[in-house]
Amino acid sequence: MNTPANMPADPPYLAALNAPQREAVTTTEGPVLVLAGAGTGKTAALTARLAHILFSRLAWPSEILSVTFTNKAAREMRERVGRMVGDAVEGMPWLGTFHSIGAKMLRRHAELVGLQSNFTIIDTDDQLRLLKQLIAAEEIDEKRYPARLLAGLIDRWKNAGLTPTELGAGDSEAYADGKGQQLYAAYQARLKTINACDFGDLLLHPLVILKTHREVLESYQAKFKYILVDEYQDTNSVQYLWLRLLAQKHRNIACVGDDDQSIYSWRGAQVENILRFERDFPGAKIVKLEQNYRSTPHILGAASGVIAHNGGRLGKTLWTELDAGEKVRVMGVWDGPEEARRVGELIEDLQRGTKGNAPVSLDTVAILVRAQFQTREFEDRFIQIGLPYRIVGGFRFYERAEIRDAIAYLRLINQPADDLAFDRIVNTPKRGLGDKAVGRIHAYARAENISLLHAAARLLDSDELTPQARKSLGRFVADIARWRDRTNDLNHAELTRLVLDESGYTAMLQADRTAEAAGRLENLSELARAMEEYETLEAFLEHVSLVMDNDARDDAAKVTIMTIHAAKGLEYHHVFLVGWEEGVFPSQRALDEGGNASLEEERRLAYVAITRAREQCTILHAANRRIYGQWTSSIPSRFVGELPADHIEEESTMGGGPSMWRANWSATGDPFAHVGSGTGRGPGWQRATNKPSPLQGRGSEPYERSELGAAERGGSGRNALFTPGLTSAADRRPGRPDRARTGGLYAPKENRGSAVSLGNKGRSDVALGQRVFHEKFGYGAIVEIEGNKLEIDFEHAGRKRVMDSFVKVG
DNA sequence: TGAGCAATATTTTTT
DNA sequence: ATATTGCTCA
Repeated sequence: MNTPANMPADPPYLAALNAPQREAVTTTEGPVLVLAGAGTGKTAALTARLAHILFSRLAWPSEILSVTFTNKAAREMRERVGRMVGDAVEGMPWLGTFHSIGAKMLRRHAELVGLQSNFTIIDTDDQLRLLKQLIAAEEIDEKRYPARLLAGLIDRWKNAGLTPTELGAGDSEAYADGKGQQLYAAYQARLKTINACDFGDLLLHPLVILKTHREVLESYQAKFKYILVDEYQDTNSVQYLWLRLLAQKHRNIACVGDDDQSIYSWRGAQVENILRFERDFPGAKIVKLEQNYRSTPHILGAASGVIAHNGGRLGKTLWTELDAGEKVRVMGVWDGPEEARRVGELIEDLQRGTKGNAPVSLDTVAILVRAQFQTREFEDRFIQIGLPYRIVGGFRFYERAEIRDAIAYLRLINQPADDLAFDRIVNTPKRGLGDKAVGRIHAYARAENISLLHAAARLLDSDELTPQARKSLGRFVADIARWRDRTNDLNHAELTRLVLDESGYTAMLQADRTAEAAGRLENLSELARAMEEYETLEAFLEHVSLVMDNDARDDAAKVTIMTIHAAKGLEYHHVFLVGWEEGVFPSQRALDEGGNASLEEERRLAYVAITRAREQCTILHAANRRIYGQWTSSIPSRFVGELPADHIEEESTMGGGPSMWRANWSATGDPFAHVGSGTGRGPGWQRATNKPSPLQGRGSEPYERSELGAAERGGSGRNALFTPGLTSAADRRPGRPDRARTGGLYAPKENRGSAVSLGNKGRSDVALGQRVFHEKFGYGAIVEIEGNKLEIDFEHAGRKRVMDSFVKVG
């Protein structure tokens, strides 16, 4: 396309690239930083670069290190490179996530940090359990200093690349009067004895090894002729230090990132890493990818307008050749349920195809939320109207109790020192080994400094345990040993089935008459099925601990609901951005703590959110929202006010329209400021938003359709993945009109009783201290009056700011 | 040992 | 408001 006619035929991987992309691909020698704005073909450039290095014979596949953050990104890169270079990709052992590559290195050199190469990778749950034990042993009040807090600290230290001995003076203060460091050290020691490590160790241990073993470092430095890093803005200190060490020899390191899309600082990511690249690698070439191939100019303009409010950016100007398209829609609604209802209607319109627009597949539609809890409202609504949806995130397959139990059996078979696995299953299913028996085993193991399984075996020869416990435990220990022997002649999927049967686990679930049991059995056979795809048990266990994604691929078109974080890197034709209210987005937490840095991160999140849209982006905000079960009146997000007016179109369902507070946001910081004397929104807003929805009463869809939705839910604690109909769909009768749930608030105006008529007389009847009644918040006393906006101290709902038209004199 | 109740956290985001 | 956790009592 852009190729001058006189140039020799390009290799296929270069053909489709624009000039800066080519530069990013062909500048193979020396450090390169590629600043790739959203939708600028970053992955295309990255994969072409890999192909280029391979085709040009600059390195063998095994001599290239390419790291990503997510398994999804790694998988995608592998697939795309595979399409370009064919089987050579099979020989790329060093393409993967930071954690999987770290694990790979660590298995090779485990002994250098006191582990065996078959170490177990524990998850957050195990980590917490372990820490609780240590905290209890120190006689620290866990109420006062939660294990969670310590886990967070340890995580932070590990992300910063600090071992227990390297902690700064202030660091250990943070937990239990300076016991933090001691506990960190104890935790690391404990992990070593059970031959395990946590996620942080997968990065920290390799770094320590490289720092302390010159010959190891040099061998890797020599090996990796080329290094590629995706999402560089998300690297934390360990990752950065690790990369810097490895790149030192050849200095052929190419980092791709976008400072405007840095949204993981809470996880230790240092945007600074991208900002200081030139300093770390003098002579680095900087390439900017600015042509966007994804979004329309209006969408791009809206996103750019918002992100322009951030300071300290490297600065990129995105442009596109696409047609202008639609403006970004901004809609104000009354509350959360209405938001869900409106989005549902709009999606159904898309699906149906209206006004000459072709029907749209639900696969091209996404709803992006700031936090997981926001998905609920949409889920409820979509079940009701039978709109198929899928929620990304939330509970994962491998986090389900029955799956973790099964895996614990396998872990213990694979690695006898795995005390956490032992703890988990020694009495699951019930074997009559209660706290007392297990306590004895613990005490003995601690005294002798041996593993729990080992201790259990030895206790069998003593008379420490009751005869019954001894018998039961003996059987358990013998079972494990027998299963371990069978690893030679059974493949691991068969072994899993055998273990589940012989352990009594299957029988336990079969005897369980509760609704979930069937689904759990189903999950377990799915587990065995999944295992068949792996060569060895070890490979499978690695997969389980590192690759916790289970995109249950299925064909039916569905709306995707997910968090903005989860949407990074994805794109949809139609995107709905919901809950753009102060306190929700930006989140209350970001507002309360973290100051301007947090706020800027939220703004980057807004930027990421908007730039997911290809054709159409709709932003919604509600005036009332229930948070922690409390109704709160909310004001539109400041980010709404930052959207450039030229690129948006406001749906004026509310009197006066949102543009009025938009204009006021920046000037006063108060979107209500303009709401002066009785005009403006008030009743007009009410009237507009109280239009009975055309969808009302539409719940009488065939019931089967609702179940589709329910079955999709990741299970959020309900284990619903394989148990359609057992969840809330079961008790949500189709055909129940919305009104039943909302106390009449959405009824047509004339049915609405006296709330408005009583309070409609210019509000001369309110005064400070006046007792008033609000449909949602109940009774309260007026504390402050500002125009037609009241601050009311409600008896049950606490202090709220509400419009005077929504209260009547109590 | 387990059911039932009360207290508590949860609502960022993930390997 | 809801889910999870921990605790008490049978």
